[in-house]
Amino acid sequence: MSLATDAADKPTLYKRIRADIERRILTGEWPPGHRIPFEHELVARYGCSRMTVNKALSELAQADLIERRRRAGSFVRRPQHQSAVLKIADIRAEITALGRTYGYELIGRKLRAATAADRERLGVKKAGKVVAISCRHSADNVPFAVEDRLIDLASVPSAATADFSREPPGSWLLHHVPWTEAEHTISAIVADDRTAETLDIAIGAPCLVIDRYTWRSARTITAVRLLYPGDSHRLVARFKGG
Amino acid sequence: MSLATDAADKPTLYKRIRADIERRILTGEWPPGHRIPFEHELVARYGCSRMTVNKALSELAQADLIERRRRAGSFVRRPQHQSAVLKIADIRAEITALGRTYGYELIGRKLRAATAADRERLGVKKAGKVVAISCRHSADNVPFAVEDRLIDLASVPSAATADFSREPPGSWLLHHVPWTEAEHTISAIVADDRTAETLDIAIGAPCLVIDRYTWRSARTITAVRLLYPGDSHRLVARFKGG
DNA sequence: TTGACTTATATGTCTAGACATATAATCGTA
DNA sequence: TACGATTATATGTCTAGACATATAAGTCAA
Repeated sequence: MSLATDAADKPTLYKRIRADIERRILTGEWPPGHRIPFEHELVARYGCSRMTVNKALSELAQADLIERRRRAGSFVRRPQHQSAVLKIADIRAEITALGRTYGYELIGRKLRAATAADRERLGVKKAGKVVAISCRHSADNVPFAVEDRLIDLASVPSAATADFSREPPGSWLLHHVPWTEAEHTISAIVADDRTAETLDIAIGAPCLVIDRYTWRSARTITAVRLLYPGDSHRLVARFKGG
Repeated sequence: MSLATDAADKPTLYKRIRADIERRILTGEWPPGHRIPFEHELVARYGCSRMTVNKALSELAQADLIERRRRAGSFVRRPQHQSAVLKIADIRAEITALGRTYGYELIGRKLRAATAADRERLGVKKAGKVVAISCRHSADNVPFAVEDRLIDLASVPSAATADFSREPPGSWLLHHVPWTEAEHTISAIVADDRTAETLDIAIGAPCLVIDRYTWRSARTITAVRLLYPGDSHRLVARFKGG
């Protein structure tokens, strides 16, 4: 026989405390601004030490569900900054995840001294060299996106000799320059004649534009503009809380 | 005189430990997959108790920077799901934050039994009543976005009598239905004649589309479609880490 | 070689205290 | 009444232990 008492497989105490409080907040039983019981009250209620309830409350605070104020207590935070997690996958991963065949084609690659426009786009001041890459991604041989990218060689010297005719620069960078920060700007344009031809859509058709500017520890790495046919591509962002 | 030794205002010990490790990860000194020193090693290095280093490591694990495995140790996580935080503010807040004057205009409001199309859009099966709202937001008297919304009255009965002629439904919902989950879909279209007229742009001009579907504890609340002139609006998403 | 069993070990959780510190509340004074 | 000093208190951090538990690694037999 097993040694199990009827305690069964209940989670650890601090997790139970955390879940209890979280449930009350999420159901609205404790609305924003509500003061959560003091630690010493929870200690009494759950019959445990203060460190245990402290751990539960600290995690809730780290998750921005509550706010802790010395001497005052802990309070349910009000619906904060409305934000969402936007998944922006590597294009190749995105396409293969859909079960479609990924295709890649290098349109152009140029190594040059940074022009004024390049420097502005990358947000760097000093003169230096850059690699400019233009390429196209396709799914099942249908154009999926065109990419227009600039890489700062001062930050990523090895990009000068990388072979981008086989591997897309995005994937290459992902493997060579981890841990970056980025800013995305999403907008819409209509296809000009060149874009229309590359994406095989009509001139004037809507396109979704993602401009991504990537850096690492205040060091510019790359700036990229991705153009997707607007009616065939969807960016999905899921958002929880607040 | 003050009692301060030259220790000055250094942060607490566990925060220093956490920052030390975080720095090594972010600079690449400890690449993905690298094994972080064992807790007992960090205890020796920092001369503190295990609970203190445990707190530092737990927070790093909660932030998804490291992965902890029993008996094996703690490891730097590799660049995970490429995701970004996308700020999607309440439109009124967004406009006033820009220092512009917010304007709102109710175009139409209808209370009706849910049609088949309504039910599909809201993802509900049972018949019920809905409120359909169409309205326009403007900044400095220039059209900023058109909104087309459906509210499920089964979830938000008070929406039946709310006065949406003064307050935008988004703001009203934000104050009456906190803590929701949502899914956003972003795409691009070109303006049809009606949209063009409402937004005061040319027919065929690009528009950014945000479809937002909101629920709470598996209960549908509202589905909304926002149309922005594509060349004047920008969605900015910032992304940090891996 | 493979599978089953044992063992060592790093993390996971918890305790019963301690002192530090920010600050809400109170009290005293101008 | 308004302002400054004092006090009470809830959280913040930390310790030196303890036992639990998952699991990598080693052991041994089929």
